[in-house]
Amino acid sequence: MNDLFYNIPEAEKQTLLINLRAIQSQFKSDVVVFNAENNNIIGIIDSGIVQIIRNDYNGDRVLVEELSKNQIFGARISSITSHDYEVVSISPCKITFIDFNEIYSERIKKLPYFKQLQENIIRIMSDIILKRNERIQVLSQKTIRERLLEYFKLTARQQKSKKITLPFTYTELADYLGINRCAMYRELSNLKEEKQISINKKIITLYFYF
Amino acid sequence: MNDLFYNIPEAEKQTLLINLRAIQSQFKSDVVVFNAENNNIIGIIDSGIVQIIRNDYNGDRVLVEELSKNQIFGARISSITSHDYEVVSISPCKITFIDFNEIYSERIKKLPYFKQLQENIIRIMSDIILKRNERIQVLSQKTIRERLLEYFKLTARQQKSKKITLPFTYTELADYLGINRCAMYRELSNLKEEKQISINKKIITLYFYF
DNA sequence: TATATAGTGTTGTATTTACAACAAAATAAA
DNA sequence: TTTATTTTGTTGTAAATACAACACTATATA
Repeated sequence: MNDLFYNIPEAEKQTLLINLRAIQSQFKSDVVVFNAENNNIIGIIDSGIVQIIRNDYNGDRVLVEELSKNQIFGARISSITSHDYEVVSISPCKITFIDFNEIYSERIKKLPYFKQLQENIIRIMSDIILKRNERIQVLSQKTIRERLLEYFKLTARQQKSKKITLPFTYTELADYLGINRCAMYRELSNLKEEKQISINKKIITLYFYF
Repeated sequence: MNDLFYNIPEAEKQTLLINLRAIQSQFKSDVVVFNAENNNIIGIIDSGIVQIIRNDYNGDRVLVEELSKNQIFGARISSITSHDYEVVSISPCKITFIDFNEIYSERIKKLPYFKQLQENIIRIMSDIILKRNERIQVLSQKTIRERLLEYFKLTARQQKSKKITLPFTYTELADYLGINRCAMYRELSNLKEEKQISINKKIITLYFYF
């Protein structure tokens, strides 16, 4: 459903790719597949797994996202904002690169399945915006407690239950919330003690009202 | 250019709106125009000014964004993630509401200017994603100094100069960076003292390398 | 023009948080 | 199964930050 070529027959997909001037490249494991020099290039993963890595100014390499088949990267559509980012293969990969501006070209507009392609792009982008807004809402909270509660509320709404299942390890959760893992644990313990939440492995039950 | 109906003649715009089951409503000043109960509704401002307000759990009302003519709000496309948000008119307004799912309906796909509408939506969304990614990158930094430097770097890249002009007041900047204004000032003073930057009203000159 | 309102700039201090260091548990790899 | 690696959980402490309180300046409004 959130595939760029959803509802497009294989032959038409090829026609679209040619007219988008798409280039498919093959990579072995552990190589830099893409570095964000052109804001307009997007990459679609045809096979394999890549990681989006941010090289922090102090030399740390931070894992931003892990992407696999049919997922997309590039400033215009997913992560990667600046030159500090790179995309690294962690398995052999096939990746299709497209200059996003080609989507606005007159040539491509005449193709029969162009409307479907546009619809697919809108669906993908729409979901990304929703996710980015949620992340910003969480990161806008000042204290660790507020970030945790905000995240719990969002997740409860999504999972339609006050008993939420974390889609992360706790280490990853701290990363997602942009806070120190140990400090997060301390705050989780406080919340437990205050009986606002209870924790059973990756299942957290919320007792506060919202 | 980033208008939803860019490049669409007025008559065709009306046809599109009818087929999108759009509803235009009129509001006086200082009323709640929209509260985020349906994630799929978007609003387009035809005239007037609205503010997106977040009601914090502790009773604070935080200004998230101010929008005017042709700008769009709604979870699927812009701000507003949860029930804590509301859109308030700060002048008399006309607003067109559309259920975003109508964009995927078969009826609408047959209209001649539908492709152009889709292209416009993609442009708008693409810009929003870019902005959201930048914001997340800034908010992911742990210290005030890191957030400031990250923001300066991004802005310098956009303005293609190491002499950047803030598009904010300093109070708004602190808000955007999600930090306390006074703490931000202290850090700005430190950076000045270390001769990493110099400040002249809203013009900041960067002396560090990146 | 006078007056109100919003923004700027600084500082002391209590609170919050990152960081380091560690042990135990769970998971993955050999 | 054994061994290595990652994740979990806790805690002391130094460092960073929010908050409050204040004076002063610029901007908007009547």
